[in-house]
Amino acid sequence: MTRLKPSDLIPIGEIARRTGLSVSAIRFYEDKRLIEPVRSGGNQRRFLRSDIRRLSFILIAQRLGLSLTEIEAELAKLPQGRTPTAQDWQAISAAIRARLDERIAELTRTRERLDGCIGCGCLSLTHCAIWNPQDQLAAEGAGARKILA
Amino acid sequence: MTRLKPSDLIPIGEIARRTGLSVSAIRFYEDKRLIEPVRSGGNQRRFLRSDIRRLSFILIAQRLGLSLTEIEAELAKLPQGRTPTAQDWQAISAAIRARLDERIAELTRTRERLDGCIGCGCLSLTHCAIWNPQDQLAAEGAGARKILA
DNA sequence: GCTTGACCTCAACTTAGGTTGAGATTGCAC
DNA sequence: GTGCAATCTCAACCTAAGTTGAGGTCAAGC
Repeated sequence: MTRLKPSDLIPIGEIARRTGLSVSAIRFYEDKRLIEPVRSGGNQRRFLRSDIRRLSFILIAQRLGLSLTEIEAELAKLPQGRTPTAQDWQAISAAIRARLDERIAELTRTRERLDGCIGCGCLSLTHCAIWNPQDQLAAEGAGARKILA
Repeated sequence: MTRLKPSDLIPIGEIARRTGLSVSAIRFYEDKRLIEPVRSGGNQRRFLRSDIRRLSFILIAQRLGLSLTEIEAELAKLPQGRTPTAQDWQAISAAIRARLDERIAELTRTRERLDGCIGCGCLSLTHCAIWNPQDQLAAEGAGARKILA
């Protein structure tokens, strides 16, 4: 067991400075169980340097379009829920790439339909090519609708 | 002036059936000033057939990725805030196409960066090609972050 | 004239990803 | 041992795009 030197225990403010995240966002991620800092005697959060890497992963994955829930799922796939290494990152990024491909294809199909539609001006839900593609979105419960965007 | 026959005044339930929208969504759109139905003697909403066209426009534009606020802006550009005609639709859809192009380009750039990055596994915010593109999102006020998605 | 279904308003709730503020503690320097 | 910045918790608020429910009214058929 490597013994932790106090100097390896980083307070939240410094983590915020080093990741560019706000303190409140970091606390929010802990709430969502994306990170689990240890606590000082006085109940203050103390982070390891590997937590910076973990937060970086969150930021990058978010940037690629994953929700925090999806990110949690990716992180949970790792044995012992450990912080992703270069190897893990390869597997995860391949999965992410597939999702990205899908989105691009979706948008491209929409653009093609729009091109076929410019000038028709029908605006009829029974005839419009944009409105009528097979891939209708299913409604799912309350709250904001998911839009093709 | 064309005189309105009572049979031209459509109650909200029928509008809902004919557009596929829920009654509550239609009322919500009125709240947001996207449609302005007239009222019956007993204060019930009465719609014109042209409102179906207007609602269709909203649905289609939403599908193309516009927010309700953006849709309101597009509708407001039309003289007298009228319901879009085939001609109007050409102008609007050209504008929408530009936005769509932009989004596709953005996602494609992200994919390229990801391809360059698979295998590097750096996960460092100071070096990562995905994290560091010029087109950083600016934070804008409270609430949900806008994600590149 | 009564019942029933469609309609009305208004307020509260939903998800996602956080921010903001109040009031109380901690921890480090002097 | 004191002062001040950083930290803590918890609750409330924000946007988007609606939904849900309570309590009340309208309109049409019998």
